[in-house]
Amino acid sequence: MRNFYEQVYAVVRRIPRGKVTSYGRIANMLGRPRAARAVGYALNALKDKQDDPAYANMPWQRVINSQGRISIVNRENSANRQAELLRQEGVVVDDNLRVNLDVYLWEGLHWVEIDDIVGR
DNA sequence: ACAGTGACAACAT
DNA sequence: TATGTTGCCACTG
Repeated sequence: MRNFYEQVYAVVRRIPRGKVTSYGRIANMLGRPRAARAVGYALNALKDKQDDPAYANMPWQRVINSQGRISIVNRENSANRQAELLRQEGVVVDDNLRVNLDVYLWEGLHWVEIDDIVGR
C-alpha cells in the first residue's frame, strides 16, 4: 500500500456491515493520530474513482465523525444519502444524523492486520 | 516549491 | 448541548 489514501481504503473495506467508525479512529489505526482530516479527504476523493470497479463497493457510509454524527450535509429538504445507506444495513440514525456509538462502533482491526496494510 | 482545500478533532465558550 | 476557533495533514495545481 503505497500512499495514505490506499491505506485508508483498505481499512474502510474491513468495516463490517452494520458497524461504524470515525475518521480519527482510522487515522489512529494507520499510525497518524492527527491525520483525521486527511482521511475525510481520501473518502471525498472516491467520487472521482466511481468508474473504477476497485472502488465501487467501498462502504464509505460507515465512516462518521468522532461525535457519532454524519459529517456530510446535502442541501436541505433532500434526504441524507449516507443516513439512508446506514439505515439500509440496520444502523439506527436519528433525525439529527446521529448514531449511538455505544451500540454501533466497530472495534477496529488487530495490530497484525494493520501492519499488513501499512506494510511493515 | 508553495499556498489552497476539506466528509476532522480537541478545546473553549 | 451547540457554536466557534485553531491546529493538522495529505494531496493538488
